[in-house]
Amino acid sequence: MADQARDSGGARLTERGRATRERILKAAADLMYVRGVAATTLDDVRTASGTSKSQLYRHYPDKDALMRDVVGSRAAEVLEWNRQHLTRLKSVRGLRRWADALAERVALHGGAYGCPLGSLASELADQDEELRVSLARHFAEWEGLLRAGFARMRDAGALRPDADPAALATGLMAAVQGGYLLAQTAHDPAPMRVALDMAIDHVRAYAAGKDC
Amino acid sequence: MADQARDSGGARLTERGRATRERILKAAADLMYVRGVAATTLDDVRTASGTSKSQLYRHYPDKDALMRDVVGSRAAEVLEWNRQHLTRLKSVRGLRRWADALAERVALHGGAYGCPLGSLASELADQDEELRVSLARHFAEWEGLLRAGFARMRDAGALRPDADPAALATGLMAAVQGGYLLAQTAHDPAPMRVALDMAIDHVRAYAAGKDC
DNA sequence: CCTAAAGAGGACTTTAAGGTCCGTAAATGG
DNA sequence: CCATTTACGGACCTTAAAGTCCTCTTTAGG
Repeated sequence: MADQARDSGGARLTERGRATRERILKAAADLMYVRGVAATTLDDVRTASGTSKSQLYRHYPDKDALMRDVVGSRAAEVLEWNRQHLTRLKSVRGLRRWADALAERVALHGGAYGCPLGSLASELADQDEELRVSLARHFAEWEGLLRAGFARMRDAGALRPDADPAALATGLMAAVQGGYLLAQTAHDPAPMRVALDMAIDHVRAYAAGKDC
Repeated sequence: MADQARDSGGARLTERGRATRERILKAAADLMYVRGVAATTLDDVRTASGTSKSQLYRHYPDKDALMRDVVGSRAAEVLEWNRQHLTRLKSVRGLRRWADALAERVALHGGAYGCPLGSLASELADQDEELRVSLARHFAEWEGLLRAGFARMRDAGALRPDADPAALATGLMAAVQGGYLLAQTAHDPAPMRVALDMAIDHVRAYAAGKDC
């Protein structure tokens, strides 16, 4: 009896309703990613999702709520992707594989659009304090995946004992975000490649063996 | 006779008019920096600059034109600042001084707001192709200052012959932009420091002597 | 099958932001 | 000192986007 999906407001939700809500969220997330949050109107979302005004307001009290859900779902996606690639990280080679996969994703659309999370952060961080904190937490979690990986590498002897997993993780995060922004502005994925190579080289400087 | 300042539209401009125009541009640039371009209304600009609607439209045909002028003036400021610090760059120590100055600027407001140029780039790059190209050019010029510095260092023997000035410059740019974004999101200048240290370490890896 | 609740469409209202215009004040220059 | 241009304030208009509401349709569950 309690297996019925429910709205945020507590109203029951049928399968059909859940699907509509998902279409709205997906369309909003896509639009806000490629054109920015402010430049995305609810009418755009309505059209792209093939729904109507009443449905938007049935599922979300206002645009802010939709926006928050977009941030949450994007963060979940990004973290999930990174988790897949990083939970078993234990060598510089593994790091390279992760970087290659990331660079490939960026190259898919010629560098455009920036980071799914970073572009939201840049637009919203100084706009809405609650969202800023939320985004900061998501970034921290992402960075935590890298830090944990580096810690494992160090403990396993792949990195020297004096390697600082936290600093390496922060540096790599900065390289990723910077690479995204340069690629987005230049409409060229090359800077991402260069930035990642720099950060990985920096990690490699702390490698114990000659793990190429 | 031709020493009279002139409007973009060709109309003459008195000293008073020029001052008003400057107040408008300054107010718009500040507001667009801290709250974003889309979130800045012309009414905000009007209030902050202590002018009126008619003055805004006397000096700029529309909001887009004002926005473009903001981008241009911000870029000029950023490039001027970097030029000051980088034209004579010839050692890793000099690079450190530049990085220290940059980190200090970021720390002044606790990391908030991001890069004066980067935050505009992130918001506008996928919005207006002309502006994207303009911003890409400005970034390239900034990067060029670094590249030229590295080339000088290499030619002077401070960097090894196999050092790639272009790649080092791109890497450093990414670290700067990534550092800005992380600092902005976390409201903490520390990530910028870490990112700059990483990039400088990467440069130092190509140092010929033991230039600490 | 019947009914109550969920889902859907879309017209309508409100609001806020961009943009126009006009009357007045100040400066310029002859 | 007068005429012309520039500077200014702010009322007004227009538009586009957010948000409301009413009616009809579909679906779940007895």
